[in-house]
Amino acid sequence: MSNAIDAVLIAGPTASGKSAVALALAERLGGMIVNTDSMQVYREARILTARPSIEDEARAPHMLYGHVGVREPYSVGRYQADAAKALAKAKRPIFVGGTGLYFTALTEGIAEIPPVPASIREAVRQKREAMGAEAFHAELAARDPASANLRAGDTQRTLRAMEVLEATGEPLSYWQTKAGKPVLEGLKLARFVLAPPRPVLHARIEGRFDAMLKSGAMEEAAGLSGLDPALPAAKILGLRELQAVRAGAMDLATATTLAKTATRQYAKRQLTWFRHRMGGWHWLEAQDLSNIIPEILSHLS
RNA sequence: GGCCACGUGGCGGAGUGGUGACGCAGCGGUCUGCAAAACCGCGUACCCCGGUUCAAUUCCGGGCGUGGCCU
Repeated sequence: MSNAIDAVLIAGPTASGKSAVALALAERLGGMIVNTDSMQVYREARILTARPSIEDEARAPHMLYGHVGVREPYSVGRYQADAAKALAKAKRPIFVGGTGLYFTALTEGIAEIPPVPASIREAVRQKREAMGAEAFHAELAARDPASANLRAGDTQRTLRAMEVLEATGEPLSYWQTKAGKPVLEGLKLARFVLAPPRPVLHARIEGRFDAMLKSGAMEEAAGLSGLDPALPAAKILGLRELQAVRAGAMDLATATTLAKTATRQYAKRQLTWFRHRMGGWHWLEAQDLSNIIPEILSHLS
């Protein structure tokens, strides 16, 4: 790697081929690959999350892949801490993944907010259920005016705002003004977004899910049965559909269609984030993966 | 060949003589601790040709198409 660049970041929608690019780059530069994906951290879900294979992991050092159990509630906060630790060990880090928020933690930092006790989280959740979304939102807005612009129906954010308020006595907006330190602060970065044309991406998504099925995705899903639906890992695309097939509630063809559709919709959301948050990154068409490496290298010198 | 029914946006599916149900897909967008999540927004579609009417997707006739029944 050029002595001018401290770290390479490669973002891209799911199935854009970024893992392969990162691997080729790591081999070429002798770098370490650091995961920046919220789902590839889960140990028991390698196939469904399209995590690098054991063979691929042997070709270059990989960090933060499969280091968390599916029953653990992982989050950006933990990622930020894990990434900082990984950075300390990685000589030539190449951060790769598709989770926009995690990249934000790396490049912009997220506020350091005191942890919310599980008991409060649960109490707040029950409170919202008991009083209804509208009343809950009204109370939240009264106690934390900055939360008024949240939609009452936005379960996640209204819950989070109330939790923080109850746990810390200060509104979320207060904490958010105290900007956190970016994990990669002060480093020279080379940042890339892999963005294949939509039709190409859709075709890859389809092909990849079919390949997952052939590699044992169904068995993997079976092994994850009984996972609490509230856990982040329960949101792994395709998991619910395959488990429904296994339970006899859905046929495989339907499940496959639904899983592919959900994946396309996810890719679309990722691209929206990238377009608006990573406009200044180097955008690579990534239609033909073979010429991406030279393109990336040209930006590292 | 005869009889009957139907023909609405990419798909499914309501409905009406004059302000385009709705669902899905698709597209656009929001975004600081569940983010592969959560949430928001976006559609001049009524098979063709005549006729009736101030007005036809809606009524009438014909054509074409699809499905079913009959011989």
